[in-house]
Amino acid sequence: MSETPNLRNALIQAGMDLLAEGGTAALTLRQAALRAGVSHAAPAHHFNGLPGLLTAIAARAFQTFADTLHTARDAAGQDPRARLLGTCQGYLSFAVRHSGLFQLMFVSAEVDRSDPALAPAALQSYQILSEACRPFATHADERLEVAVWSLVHGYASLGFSSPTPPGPMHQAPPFADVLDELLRA
Amino acid sequence: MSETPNLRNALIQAGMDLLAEGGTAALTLRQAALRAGVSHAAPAHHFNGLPGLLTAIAARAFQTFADTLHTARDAAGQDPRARLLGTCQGYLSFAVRHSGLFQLMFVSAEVDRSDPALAPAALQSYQILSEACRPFATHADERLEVAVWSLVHGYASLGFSSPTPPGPMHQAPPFADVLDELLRA
DNA sequence: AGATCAGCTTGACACTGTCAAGCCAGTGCG
DNA sequence: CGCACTGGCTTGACAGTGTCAAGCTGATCT
Repeated sequence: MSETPNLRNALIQAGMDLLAEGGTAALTLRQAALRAGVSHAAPAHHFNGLPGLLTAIAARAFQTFADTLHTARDAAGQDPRARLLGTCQGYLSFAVRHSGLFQLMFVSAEVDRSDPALAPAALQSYQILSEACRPFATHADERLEVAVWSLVHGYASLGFSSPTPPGPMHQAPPFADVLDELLRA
Repeated sequence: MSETPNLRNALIQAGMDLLAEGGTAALTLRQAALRAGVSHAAPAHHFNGLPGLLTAIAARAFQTFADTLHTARDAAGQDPRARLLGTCQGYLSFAVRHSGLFQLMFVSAEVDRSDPALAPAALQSYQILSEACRPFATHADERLEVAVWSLVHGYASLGFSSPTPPGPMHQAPPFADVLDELLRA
């Protein structure tokens, strides 16, 4: 009767749905099992406990993150500056549209960062951003990549890209202007 | 017999200890109550549930965060560039030495960001950083402050300041070099 | 046909936050 | 003085969570 030959994928999808709907607190092994139509202990046969499910979700999230960066960059045209800005705006777009996944990928202490499934997609994302930075590098080392990466990640994490920025910021300057501060040369 | 006239403070301190020792997962209402020597339901009379305790801890953390920025800036001498770099390194030092508090302050969805006790210290921290940026501002708006803030926050959040940086980075360039990318002008 | 076994279920346990009820000392009022 | 009251805490219960042990089941292999 079941249309899901692969319960593992169904659980990952259910977990991502829960995360998108109710945030981190709503992402629960038992709820994911309930959504997938199996008993509460079934996930243990596919993941190493709750951290295992979170890690699997983070791995898939890194994949769609890399895809987002890729398409955003290619949609920005040929100009190097436009490509870099486009990549960053893909970064920000992902952070605001999938804030739960974003938090899981970069913050959550419950995902196993040593899992071999996590590295490839994360490295792919890094390479897209790194490549977009290359035309602007003036030093041999990676300081500009790290600067751009930190800048866009911090801008996203501090919530400047959300409609109502937090704290003392009535209206945050758009990221394009902030990036210009770094790129003026 | 008790030396703590104020159970509320004792619970906050116990919570901060738990957070420092075992991370976010170890910070529990019942454990904090146990450490403070009271019953498991006592905290409910001083905080609005677990979010209330987390918010109170975050408020105190923002205060020591502002102190850290303040002393780091004053220890850096008079040169504007040294003062800004010192402030940022205070930022990074706090993030690595109090990673649990750092995460609570900026990430956790369980703290009530609308709590009036949170704004003052957070605003004070922002003003210290903002003031250190002022000598370098070339635009009327806050784009440089936001750039520096995003840069240092992202650098901290991505773990570049930890002894073993994550992901594809064998050895991250020191923050001073990264900041120079932003300040060359 | 019979054994094997991965995949799932059932049931239990400790732990969590939260609520309701009660206890108890200190305070203010009649 | 006596008494009601109230804030601070305890006790006990409940639902929900992750995790483990045991058992069932149906397909596969020999």
